[in-house]
Amino acid sequence: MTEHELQQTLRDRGQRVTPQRILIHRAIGELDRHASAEEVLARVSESLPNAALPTVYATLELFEELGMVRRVSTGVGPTLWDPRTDDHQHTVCRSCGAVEDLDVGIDAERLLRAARRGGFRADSAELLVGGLCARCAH
Amino acid sequence: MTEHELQQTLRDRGQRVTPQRILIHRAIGELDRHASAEEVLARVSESLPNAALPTVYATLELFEELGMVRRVSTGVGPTLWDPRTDDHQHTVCRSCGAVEDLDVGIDAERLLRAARRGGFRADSAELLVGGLCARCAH
DNA sequence: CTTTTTGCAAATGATTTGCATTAAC
DNA sequence: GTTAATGCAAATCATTTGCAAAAAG
Repeated sequence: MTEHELQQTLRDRGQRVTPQRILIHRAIGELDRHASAEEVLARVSESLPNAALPTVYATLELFEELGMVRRVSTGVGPTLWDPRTDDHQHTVCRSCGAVEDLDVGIDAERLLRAARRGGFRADSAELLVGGLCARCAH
Repeated sequence: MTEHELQQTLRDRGQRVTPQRILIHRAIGELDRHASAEEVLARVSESLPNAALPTVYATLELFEELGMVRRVSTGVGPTLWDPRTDDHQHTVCRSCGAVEDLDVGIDAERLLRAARRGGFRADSAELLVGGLCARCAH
């Protein structure tokens, strides 16, 4: 999503276009990797020194809702936010917490359909492959 | 794994058979559902009032290593521990955090193989379908 | 008797909440 | 002007750590 599309989307939703939102959007694009809220804040702080963590958290959640980022909760270390929203999965190192992309398709539609059978309103499927990264495995 | 097998396994590994470990094993079997460390402690406390949370955490991790439980980190609420270790997946309600079993096979071997290509020592694959449970969706 | 395991208290890390102030619209 | 969004401080929640005491082998 471009900066302009973001502005349009926010206006369409009756939400405000703030410098924080624009800069967080830009920071995510520039970091271009799985980043924690803290890391996003650090980047944003370069241009907006008073930016606050709660704002970053709220904004990342908003962006997730807009389909602009994917949340990756691994259980080891903080939640990471992924700027890639296309179909791909992740590996997670149990030791150092490193998250890497795994370009393997899963039939998400089939899984969502199965989940919906029980009345569950499914909207996403996240697959994590756990183990030890090359470095931590020695 | 039976209680007797657990005792044998611990001895084989040179680890000690303690009442805490036996009772936590029993509690997991009795609860027979996705339970948090706190919930396991509550159950264990019925028979061992002084049991402590750090012991429960350490023991659940040990049991995970022994393949007796599966860790389910959802990012909403505490980590849950699943006594079912056969091939199945989970749904997670983004609103209330409820975790339910999803009996859909995924070709885990294929995923692990793909993950290993990059030198990653993969050993598990966890799939979470996110959305809203029937209750939270209205 | 040696070493692991436990319980307790305190620390840590991540995230969320309350609320007065600021700034979009 | 109104209302949403922000920043700050403090609270909360889950988990981990340090360490002395207890207990398994």
